[in-house]
Amino acid sequence: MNLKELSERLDLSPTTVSRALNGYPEVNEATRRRVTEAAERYNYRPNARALHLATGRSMSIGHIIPFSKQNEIVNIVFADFIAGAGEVYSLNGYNMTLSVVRDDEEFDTYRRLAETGSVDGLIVQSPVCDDPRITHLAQLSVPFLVHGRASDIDTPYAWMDVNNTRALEVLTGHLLDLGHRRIGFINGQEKMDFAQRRRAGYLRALEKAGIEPDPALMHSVEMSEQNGHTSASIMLDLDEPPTAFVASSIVPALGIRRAVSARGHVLGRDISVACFDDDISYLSNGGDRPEFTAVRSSVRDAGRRCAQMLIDRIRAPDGPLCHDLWEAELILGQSTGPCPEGCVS
Amino acid sequence: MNLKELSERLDLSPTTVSRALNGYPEVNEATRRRVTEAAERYNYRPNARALHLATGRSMSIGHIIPFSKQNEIVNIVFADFIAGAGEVYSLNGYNMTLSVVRDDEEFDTYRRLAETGSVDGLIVQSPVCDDPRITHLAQLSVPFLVHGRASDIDTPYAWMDVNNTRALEVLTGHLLDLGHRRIGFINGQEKMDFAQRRRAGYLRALEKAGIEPDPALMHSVEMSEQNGHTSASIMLDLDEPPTAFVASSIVPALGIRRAVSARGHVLGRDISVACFDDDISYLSNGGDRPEFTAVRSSVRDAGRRCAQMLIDRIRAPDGPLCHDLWEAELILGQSTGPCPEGCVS
DNA sequence: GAATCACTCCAAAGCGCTTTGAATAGCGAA
DNA sequence: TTCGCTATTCAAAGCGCTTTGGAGTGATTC
Repeated sequence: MNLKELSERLDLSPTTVSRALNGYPEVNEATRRRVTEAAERYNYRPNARALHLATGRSMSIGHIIPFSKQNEIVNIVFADFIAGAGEVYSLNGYNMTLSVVRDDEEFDTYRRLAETGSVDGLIVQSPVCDDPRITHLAQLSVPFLVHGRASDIDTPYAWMDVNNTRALEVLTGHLLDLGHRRIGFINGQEKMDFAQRRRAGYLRALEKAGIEPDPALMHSVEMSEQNGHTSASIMLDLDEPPTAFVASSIVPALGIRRAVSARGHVLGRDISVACFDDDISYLSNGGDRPEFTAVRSSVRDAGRRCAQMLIDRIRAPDGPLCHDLWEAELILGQSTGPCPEGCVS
Repeated sequence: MNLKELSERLDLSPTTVSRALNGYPEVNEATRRRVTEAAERYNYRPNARALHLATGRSMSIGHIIPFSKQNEIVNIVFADFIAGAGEVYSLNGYNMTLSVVRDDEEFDTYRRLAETGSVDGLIVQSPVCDDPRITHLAQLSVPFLVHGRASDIDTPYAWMDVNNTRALEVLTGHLLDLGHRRIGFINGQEKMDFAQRRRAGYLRALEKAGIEPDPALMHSVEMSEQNGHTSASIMLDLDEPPTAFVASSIVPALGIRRAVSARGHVLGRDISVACFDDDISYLSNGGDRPEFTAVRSSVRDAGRRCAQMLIDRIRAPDGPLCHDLWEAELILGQSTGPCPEGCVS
């Protein structure tokens, strides 16, 4: 049942039926009722493809999940971010178009989605420091929003980010306050912008405490349980092992916990672990007595916020570019405690 | 630059340009070259919306992520499943349309996507036992494929599944062979079809060994680290605690590991843990010496397979309904060992 | 020289919707 | 009576592509 057929049954023109269904004022209320009832009865659904062509909008927003052929690790926060964003899209009548592409094809995919008019807007995730996607997209006249930021880019763009530097400074500072002096830092890959900022926060906290950073205590790895375990094991086997760890995510923190337990240490007593907590739903670190001391910022809420900011931008493409910077919240858990007696300090 | 403009610059009809670009034979090779070069030069991209309307296909496939307002846990396997499926879609020129909706709106969303022609096919995930989505979708004449199965449904439908019953039977059997007699089972929510089957496998293994199942050792919870920890803690604090655990996923297994360590037990020596391993990328249980003994079946590969099966079905909608049943592979890890001396057996 | 055929190309009719511009009817005001 | 205005409806022109059904041109055949 399409618009034409429906209008024929009603002895009305397609114009009137279309207007009746879309709530235009220039249609008699009695007629409108007749139309909506018939549409209901015949289960009429406007064809989305035709609608998109006629309106010039696709009512969908593009997300890209890149993966490299070498390591097929999907970013741990994608699922929750997408869940948050998708929720807002649904409420606003948008769909999400998700493309999974090799990382070297990522920009071409953004470009194709924009140039073919497949999407009305794009979300860019996990920017690297001088991210070429951003400068390129800015020339494409498609609304887009960056989750995170890219340092050293002159082009203005809309973004939403967490204050990563401050978060890691707070987290490291907390361990320093507990008396720890050798603090292992297991960061994400430092080509990522957020990892750079977190590193800066870690270093700033050490500097304030007058502690010289030790390269042996700073690892930069892709965030997985395995990598967390591996890095922590290496550090724990040093001649002067750390008494505490800071991790860039709860996932490597799980690996650290494993390495600590395997050596017979008790978390929060012998060794402290603190991490950045994206509040991933199935790895929740909540309740009255959280497992990990952490700086928390919900990536799901970030997804929601990014979606809303992008939709706003699509609706007012010439408005000012918005920015939003969130502060993460320090959560005290069981995984940290004072530096044990006899520690290096 | 649209087709009309391009054809005017070339002094050709839109027809010829369209055919030249789409590889139809009835166009002179010299002309075709002239066209493709011009298309390249002017960066012509056919408008996707117009293309969809004209062809009657949307070249996109619908996935739905449901969530309930109460517990916002995103299914732990969604990210990897989607990553696998998306990869295959990209290779075949399809996009993925992802909708995140409240679980009570899930079927309406499937229906809307199908009836408005927004998608050419649908993937149904996580079926429950007598899943209404399947019977309803079958009446909608849209190709769809179920990841998993739904017992007690007469309507034929295409599916791809892992042999969950067999997998849990093997896993439980392995623990029984090691001498364990009290084996805690931490399953997913038993309204899910896969959980029913896994339960059946667990019970069958016990039955073969002549062991009466103990309800106190069988928990059914949403799969999260927290829930794994909570359930394991309860069981470990029983008067007759289990000497081993079977978990429905590596995520609750992490929680079990935490509960075991917290009590000063050593995994694989004092207490054994085995689990179903979906081979989630950032929780990989691989390498030479896997952490957990597990039955493994890559959910990412399952995503790839489902995508391919659905695409095949879209291309040949009247072909036979395909089914695919995979066997999970037993992986021996460090988390299991013989039942310690003095154990109940 | 007419008929046939392969090879190229094109005009025009969709696809199913929205939207512009105009037509019609009804009604009170001049 | 006529004009102007409002309320309601419609015809037709898009949106930008594909695809059907020719049409024109040489070359080949008889």
